[in-house]
Amino acid sequence: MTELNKTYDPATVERRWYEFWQDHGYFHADENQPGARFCVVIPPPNVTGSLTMGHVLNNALQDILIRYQRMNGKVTLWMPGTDHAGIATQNVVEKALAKEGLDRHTLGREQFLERVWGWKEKYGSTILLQLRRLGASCDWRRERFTMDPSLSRAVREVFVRLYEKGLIYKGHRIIHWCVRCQSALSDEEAITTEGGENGSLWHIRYPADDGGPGVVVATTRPETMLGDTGVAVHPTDARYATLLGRNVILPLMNRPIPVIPDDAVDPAFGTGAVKVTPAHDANDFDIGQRHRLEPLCIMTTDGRINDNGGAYRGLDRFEARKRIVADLEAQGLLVKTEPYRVPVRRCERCDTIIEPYLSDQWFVRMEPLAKPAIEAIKSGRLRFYPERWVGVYLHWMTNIRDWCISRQLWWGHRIPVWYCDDCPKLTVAREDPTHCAYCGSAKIHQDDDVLDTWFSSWLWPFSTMGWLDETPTLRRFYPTDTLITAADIIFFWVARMVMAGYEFMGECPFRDVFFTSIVRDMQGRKMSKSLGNSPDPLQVIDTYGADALRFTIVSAAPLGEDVRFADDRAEFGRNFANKIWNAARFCMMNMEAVGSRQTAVGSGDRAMLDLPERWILSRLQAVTDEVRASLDAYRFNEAAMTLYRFIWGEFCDWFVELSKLSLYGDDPAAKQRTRSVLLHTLEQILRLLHPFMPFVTEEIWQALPLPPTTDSIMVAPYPVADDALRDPAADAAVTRMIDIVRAIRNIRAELGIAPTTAVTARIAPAAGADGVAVFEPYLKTLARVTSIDVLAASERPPDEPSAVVPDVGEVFVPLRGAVDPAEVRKRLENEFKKVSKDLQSVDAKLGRPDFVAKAPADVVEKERARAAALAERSATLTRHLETLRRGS
RNA sequence: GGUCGCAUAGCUCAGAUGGUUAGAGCGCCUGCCUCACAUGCAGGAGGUCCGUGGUUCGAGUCCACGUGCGACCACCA
Repeated sequence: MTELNKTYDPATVERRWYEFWQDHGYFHADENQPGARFCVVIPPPNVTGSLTMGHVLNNALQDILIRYQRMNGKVTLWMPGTDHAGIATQNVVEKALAKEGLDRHTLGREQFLERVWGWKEKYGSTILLQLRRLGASCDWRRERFTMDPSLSRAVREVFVRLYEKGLIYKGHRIIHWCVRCQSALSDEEAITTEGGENGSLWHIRYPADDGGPGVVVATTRPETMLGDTGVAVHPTDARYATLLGRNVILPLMNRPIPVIPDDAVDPAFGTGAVKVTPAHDANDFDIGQRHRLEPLCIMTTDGRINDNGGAYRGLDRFEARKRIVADLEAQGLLVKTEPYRVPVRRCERCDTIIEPYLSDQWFVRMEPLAKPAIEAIKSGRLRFYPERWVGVYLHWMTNIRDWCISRQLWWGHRIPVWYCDDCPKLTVAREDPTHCAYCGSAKIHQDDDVLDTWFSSWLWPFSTMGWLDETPTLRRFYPTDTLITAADIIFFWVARMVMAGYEFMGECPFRDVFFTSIVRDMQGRKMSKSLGNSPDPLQVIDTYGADALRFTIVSAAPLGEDVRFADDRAEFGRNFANKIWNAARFCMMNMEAVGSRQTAVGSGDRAMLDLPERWILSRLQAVTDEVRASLDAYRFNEAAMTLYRFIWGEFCDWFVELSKLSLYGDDPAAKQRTRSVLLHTLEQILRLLHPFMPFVTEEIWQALPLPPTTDSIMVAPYPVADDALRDPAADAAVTRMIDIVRAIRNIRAELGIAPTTAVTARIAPAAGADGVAVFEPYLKTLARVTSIDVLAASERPPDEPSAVVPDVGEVFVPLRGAVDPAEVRKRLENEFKKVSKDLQSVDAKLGRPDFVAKAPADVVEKERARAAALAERSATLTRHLETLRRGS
């Protein structure tokens, strides 16, 4: 094998193995290969995206699952691709155009789309290239894009089918309108600010038409009064009974509008009278419908007052608000202004305040689609991890509202509807028509709008597999097994995929959904560009390595909880990779003549093995079970930490040290057995760890002096526990031995005896704790003792420093013969004096009220800690000095 | 307003179905460049498991209430 460097250098290793894997076709899933299969589809990142820590966690988990199942021998498909991300991408390209002094309208639709495609070709695969750096073992030969011809065909088919089924319709109603994006949005894209935003509640008098006082209405959006066509009060509200059926005068516009009774009004809120603006509020629209009040639109699509707004025409909506309030005040009609938390919705993409706007849009009737999706989760066909998302999902599903799918954008799937100039009928078609399907007129034109991005994403699990053709891929890999995604797209994507899966494939698109943690900064804030708290994963990979980043984030992300991350946390994973690297170096250095894989460890050899070897093999079986169980239950962090503790805390800290006894000894047979166990355990560890840290495990595995059974660790079988190698007796024995070693080391440290100074030890066994004699060779090495004597049960040397070890007895470390007890005693006495003096002065300091009151809190805390440490040391010294004094 | 989650060492977090002495990493203190590793080794300090009450032989773990954070949903103008 080649010489390994002292520290692991990920940069030189990672690219090499990634290319190796790809060149060997290991990422490719062959649908013709028989056997069990496993499939995951990637949540397609936006083409505009670049890798964030959220992607890192999400895709590391998918890769772990994929690599685990691939090693389990399954035909494994991880389907990659990107989403065209309608609004997001259009925004990016429009911004680029703006820099050239252009906008999409001057370019025109066709040229603009050419520009977007050009942009997509150039930058659209950035994020997928970045995923490769992370080690993602996606089947890149199958890369898909939501606007690929075959996926577009699926979108078109779905639209037509739903239209023919009566589940897609054009509706005239209030929708969420973004005045900046100039488009309708779905309910999910309209984000409510938590707890509302600062605003006011204006109380405005609408005088009666006979000059009477009329009513006072309360509103948070006074500018909409320009479009008021009524005032509503509760039918039983005695205060307004005399006004019902009469008119009041709309101020500023001087229009008479009726006072009408409606149950939707809460008499207890505000004044109990509500201005009704059917064109600019969803509730008011409903009230208007019930009372035949005409909606009066007073705003343009870019948020300015239109011709219906009289004197306010042309003003921006918020400017109009100010002017209207001022004018009302001037006319003495503004009764009251009170500060108020106003519920506001903002555009998910650009944060602009959304305007409820009356318009014609395309909708999907969702209720029929929701039925099987509700049944799926109730019956257990579909499972969520963690389970608590079931409630959120069901609440949304059972209260589902129709989905507004039309967007007034250019980038996306054009709505396949044609209008006829000669008849009122619509032509909805799978292929672009040349004539009206009803009257045959050639004067037809296509709907200008495109579909919501999610209208293609919801088909992702089968559109990527070639649907609507019944492809071999689809037959082999649909439905998929697990979906790993962030919970913030549970409605946007997960819920709708379930509905689409049942509607078009007749089957749930996946069995399990795992919701990942949200990655936050160390203060618990969401990562965002504006806060600058979002580490660049590529930078982290460059500094610490992809394995380090993956392992760090995965081990820190518990099921169902958020995870906090800052780039230097990746030191955790880097140090671990380096630890394994060096354990491997140690193995290599001692493997000059090792046997083949066949002579590695089998259960038949067990009786021949020494205690440490039986122990580590036994522990390896337990760990194998634990890791598998954790992975099968999607407890990724638990699996990672189990491996971390085993590899570092048991294999490296104890087994490697114990193995030196034999490796540096002169029994060739024992040496050979130890080598064999060492190599076997390391090899199994690498396999267990490979899904988490693919690069470093491959690099080491390839260097092992074993004839490989496969060309890569990534296609080697994932370990299965061998019951014959379990050894509870060895487990218990080594645990006791470790306790003895620790006790002796502790005594040495407390007495200040250097680790290089040889001492002797004596053990007084507790009742039932016999057999400590077999530990002798190991204790000699690990605790640096020259001899271990077992004392008679009743013997307790009073003058020898000792420690009680549970399940073992009392361990004594006699000084005579090793060091001069008088010298130790003198040293401890001197230290005791110094400690006492220090303790006194610290105590004095802490006793001064002005210090405690005036010094910074952390300084006081530090002094307190120092006092505690000194007191502790003082007690230890006292104890040992008492023992030593008995000896002289 | 409704639903849900969280609260454990200075910090970030583990602790399935309740069961001996509550763990890890980072940080801190002491001593070490010991022939795999200073990205390391050895030893150590540090916790009224948010509060109150309850169930139980036994509660960090289950129940109720409270407090403090956080998330999601909802047409209160």
